[in-house]
Parts: sequence; C-alpha cells; structure tokens
Amino acid sequence: MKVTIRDVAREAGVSVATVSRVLNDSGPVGDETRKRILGVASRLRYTPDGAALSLITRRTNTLGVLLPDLHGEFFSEVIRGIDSTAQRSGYHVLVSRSHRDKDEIEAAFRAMRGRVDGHVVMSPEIDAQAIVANLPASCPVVLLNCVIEGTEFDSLNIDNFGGAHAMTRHLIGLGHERIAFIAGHERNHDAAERLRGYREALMDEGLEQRAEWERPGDFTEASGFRAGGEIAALSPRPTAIFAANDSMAIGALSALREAGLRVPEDISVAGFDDIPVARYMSPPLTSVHVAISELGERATRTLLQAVEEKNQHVKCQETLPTTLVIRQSCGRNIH
Amino acid sequence: MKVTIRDVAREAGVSVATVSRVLNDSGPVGDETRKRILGVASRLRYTPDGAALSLITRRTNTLGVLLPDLHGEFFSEVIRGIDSTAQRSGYHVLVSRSHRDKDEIEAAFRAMRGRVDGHVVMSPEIDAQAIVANLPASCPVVLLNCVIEGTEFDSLNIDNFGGAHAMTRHLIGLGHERIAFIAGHERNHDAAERLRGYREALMDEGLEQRAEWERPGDFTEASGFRAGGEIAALSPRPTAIFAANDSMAIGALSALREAGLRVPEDISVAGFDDIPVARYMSPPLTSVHVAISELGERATRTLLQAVEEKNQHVKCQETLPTTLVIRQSCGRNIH
DNA sequence: GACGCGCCTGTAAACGTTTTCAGTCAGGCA
DNA sequence: TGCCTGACTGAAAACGTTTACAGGCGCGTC
Repeated sequence: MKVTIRDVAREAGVSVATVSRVLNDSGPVGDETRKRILGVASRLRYTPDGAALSLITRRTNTLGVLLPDLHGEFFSEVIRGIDSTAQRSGYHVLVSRSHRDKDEIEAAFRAMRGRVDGHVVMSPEIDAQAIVANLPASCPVVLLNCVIEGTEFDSLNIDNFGGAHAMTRHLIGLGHERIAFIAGHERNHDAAERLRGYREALMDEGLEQRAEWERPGDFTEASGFRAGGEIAALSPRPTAIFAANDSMAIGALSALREAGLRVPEDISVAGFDDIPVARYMSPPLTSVHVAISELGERATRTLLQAVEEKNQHVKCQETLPTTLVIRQSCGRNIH
Repeated sequence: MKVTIRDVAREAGVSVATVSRVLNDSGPVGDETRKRILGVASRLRYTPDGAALSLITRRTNTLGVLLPDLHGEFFSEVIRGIDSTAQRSGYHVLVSRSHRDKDEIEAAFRAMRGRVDGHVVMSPEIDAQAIVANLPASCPVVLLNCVIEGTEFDSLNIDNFGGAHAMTRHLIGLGHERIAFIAGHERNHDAAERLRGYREALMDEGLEQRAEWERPGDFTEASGFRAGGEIAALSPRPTAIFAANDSMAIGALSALREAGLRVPEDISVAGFDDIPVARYMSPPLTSVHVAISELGERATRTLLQAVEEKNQHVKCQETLPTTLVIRQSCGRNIH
C-alpha cells in the first residue's frame, strides 16, 4: 500500500542505500543514476516514513508543548510564536493542553517519550521543580512562566512584578488613592507576582490597602465582570481598577458600563498582557504590554539550541521585560 | 543512556517478548514473572519508545492539524475542541499553522507522513480538491471550512450563508435600509459565503445595494477599524454595519466611537462568530453564534472514526448551524 | 506409556530507514 | 602489467518495538 524506499530502489534498479544517498545528498552517486532515482521517487510520490526515520536518527524534529488550559488570545499568540520559530527550523509542534496537576503532566511526558526532541512547559500553577525532577537529564526542557529556583534549567519568565508595580505607580501618579485590584488564582505564579507588584507599589507610596479592594478572579472575562460589579458597589468607591490580565479588565469594563459608570471619567481601568484586542476596547485599554508571541519565540529558540547541543549547554534564566501602554481607559483622578 | 525494553528484560531475567506481553497484557505470563517485570520496569522508569512503536504498529496516535494563519480566539477555541477530543481518545495533536498556498500545504503533508494517523485540514482560502487530490487514499482527512464538492471526503462547514442571511434579515427587520458590510478576503470561502448571505437577504427584501457599502477587510481588528471609519464618513451614512467576523466588528466599534457616533443610537453593528469576548464589548456585540470549539470536536470525532475504520467508512458532509445572538449593539432604525 | 492439550516462555522476523563496511570498476602511474 | 586511488554501489547491521512461531513442561486421557 504505502510506497517505501525499497519500492523506489526496485523500480530504479538500485539498492536502498543508493536511494537514501540521493535523497539525503549523503554520498557520491552517478549522475545518470541520481536522475533516474529522483524521477522514480517523484513519480511514485515517495516520502520517507517519519517513524522509521526517528527510530534510526534519534531525532523526531518535533517539539512538545505543554500548556495549561489557557483561553483566548494569549494562548493563540504563544502558539504562534512557538510554531513559527519551530517551523523555520524544520520542526513540528506537538501541543497538549489542560494539565491541572503533577500527575497529568507526568503522564503527558511519558506519552510523548520518543515522539519529541524536547519540551516547552508552561505551568504557572504548579511547582515546576517537582515536575521536571524525574525527567531524564538528557531531555531538553524550557520552562515558561514557571516558578522554579536555581540555574539547573532553561527558563523564561515575564516581569510580572515589575509590570504590575509600574502600572500601579502610574495610577498613583494620576492621583488615584483608592485603587482596586482584580487578582488571578492565588496558586498561579503570574497572578501572585502581579498582586505582589500592586501591593508593594501601594506600600512604597504609603497608600492605604484594603482587603475589599482586592477581588478574586480567574483570568476570565466572566470573573472580571463579577469583580467589576462588586467594586462599583463599594463605598467609598475606588477611583481606579487594575486587573491582573486584560480579559478580566474587559469584563470589568463591561460591568462598569452596566453600572452606569463612565470610564475613565468616573473610574479608571487598567489591564495586563496587552492582548491585540485591548486597543479596540471602548475606551481603549491601558495595559502592561507583554510581547506574547516573542515569549513563544524565545522559548523555542532556547529549546532548539538545547536540542542542538544535546542539553549540554549552560542553562539560562531570562525575564522578559514589560512596558506600559497608556491608552484612554485611565484618567487623572478628579474626585 | 536511554532505557529500552531489552534493559528491562535483562534485568528481570526474561526475554523481551515476555516484557512486551506483560506491558501490553497481550498474552499469558506467570504471576511471579509478571510482578518481577512490572517491578523492574517502574524502577528503571521504562517508557516504550514512540518511534519504534509507531514503526511496528503503523499507528502514531497522533492527529495532524493544518490551519491557516488564524488569529485570536477563533484559533484558540478550535484547538481547544480538537485537543480535548483527541486527548480523550489517547491521541496527540500535531499543529501546523500558516499555510498560504497549495505547495506549502503539500509540504506540510509530506513532512507529517508517518508521524500522523490522519489530518484535520482547515483551508478556507484554497481549492481543497487540489490539496487533497494527491493524498494517498488510505490517509484519513477531515476538511474544515473548505470549499469542496462531492461526497468523497469527510467535511464540516459552518452555515455561513444561512447565518449571514439571518443576521441581515434581522437588521432589516429592525428597520434598517442602508446596511453596510465589512467583508473578508474574496478568496476566503467563509468570507465569500457570508457576503453572499448578506447580498441575497438584501435582494430578497428588495433593498438597495451599493458598492460603497461593501468594504474590504481581512478578518483583523485593524481592517475593521479602517472600514468602520470609512463607513462613518459615507453620506448618506448607513444605519447599520454587518461585519463578516467579530474581530472586524470590534475594530469598527472602535472607529465609530472615535468618529463620535453612538452605537446603537446612531448606527448599529453586528458581527459573526460570537467569540467569547463579544458579549463584553461596549455595547455587547450582536453576533452570529458559531459553536467554535464544537467545530473542532466534531471534526476530531469524525477523524478518529475514519482512523478507526481505516478510511473505509462512508464519508459524511456536515454543516454546523448558526444562531443569532441579539445583544445591545443593534437597535431599531430611528432615522 | 504414548499422546494431546494448555500454559508459559523464548527465538527471530518484521517495520522503514540510515550508515558502515566492503566490494567493483575505471583510469593513472610506475 | 601491476598497483593504487577514487568514484560509485550494494549487503547488512542497527534503531526499539510487536508478534508469529515453536519449544518445553505438566497434566489428564486413552
């Protein structure tokens, strides 16, 4: 049924070794023979079998990507960065999402054994140390947004703390003194760092902190909507809301509008991530810009290098800087 | 370096066949022997090599997914549907995005040969017939949003025409007579069908059609923004805008706001897809709901069945229905 | 006591490649 | 003529599995 290298060899009247040599340019072959083989190969539509190739070369040309159950544009942008970089180097991308706990991640690793040359793991919820611990040392891994210590692994993080700190100071600079925060899951590392940045900026400036100004959320628009409504009902009402990601900020915007509040006249709103849709909000959303697709690109480049050097290279820990993007959703406090 | 089945066999003092039998429950093995082997296997952290397994079983337990350069939530939702369904059946997902022309798609197919048990192909831009023509008949394929005729392949389409037609009639029902349309690429099948639905609904109701009311776009927020601005400047100004997808509708909303127009008082806006963020717009966006993740789920289920039956099953062509979701971005025409 | 039949186990082939090694052949040189 | 070299080619091993086949052993039956 399937056409193999043997079929090509037989049809061309040569041995499989010669066919292989022609197809990979891996040895001298007579001009006439080469042409004949090339002809037969394309006529028969021969394509080498990936499995057999991987088996012999110990290379799959595939990268595994383990992601949590991300939603929306963040996911899409990360994958875009990863895939385009991988593709440029002739690699495929095997994705696997929605891994809640350590066991699930380990199962995913096992299932991918021998199908993948390395992994990009994004797991902000879980102790990465434990995950990666029982991975064979020969298997390259790049940790994305993971909480991990030491210099044993390649890792790439967003400057969550710095970004949140800067945004909070920006709001304070606009004269806001009652600033609410919509948080993500406590156990999410990104979320925790952003919360820490918010708190520390308030402390640095000697502003009041109230528990009721910190609302729980889970990075979805729905949770932002809920939190936004609650904040609108607070008294005294905060004059600014900083959401730990854009999706929640968008949800909050929607809730504020329903509550009859104008943004930014009555209350300011800021987000985090600067997803593409942020600038098209009404009003356009002030946010902490993260180069999301670059996150994927960098992680992939690092991983490809690790694969190339068989994981013998010196590991590096990077932090991707963030920048403030000022749009119209935040105004000077006039209350 | 890597621990193979042979290592386990040696350590346990049995043959590889016996180990294989234990690990796959594929034959009778003495109780004592079985225990010993299981013990050794877990102590050595043995995991079968995927490549070798695929080679011998002719199964990769992996599905290939070829997508165009989708952006935003649509991509993310489709993948979510595909991956969750695949994962439930023990399959992995190999994604590959950004395929512009036939050659690129073919190259992707070739590269995946032997790494994948079947393909989900989404390619609204290109004649699918040509793509799939020179694929071996034994390779299962499900076509997603592809233009294709006949019953030779499994295919799954959105009811683009019906959805667009219904939305246009809805706008007409609200009293709008000058309805603008922001289109997608001409060569995009989805876009073309949505445009056709818009046109035919206007014709059915005997409404005027003007070339200047049909603005080009490319499914991005930026193009919707541009088109929205142009439409706002038209005179007489249309009283409603129907965008061929939500991203463009969101862009248009933003442009209208900048032009000082109120939605829906001055002008109504409708989108298509009903991406999750649509309901959180200001105002919440009326849209044609498409069960995006279900699109991925269904395609995957069909593909898995095709794999199961070695592509000998009867192919089916499905169309996913759409529903109108009425929110506040469209109002009765009061001009 | 011979035979057949289960159960358990091992040997070896097969999957489709790459690659090492050895071989053939022509031609140049002594 | 004999030898060496270099270009070309083929045979066979190797990768890590599964599986068809066969063998050994204990036990029951005639």
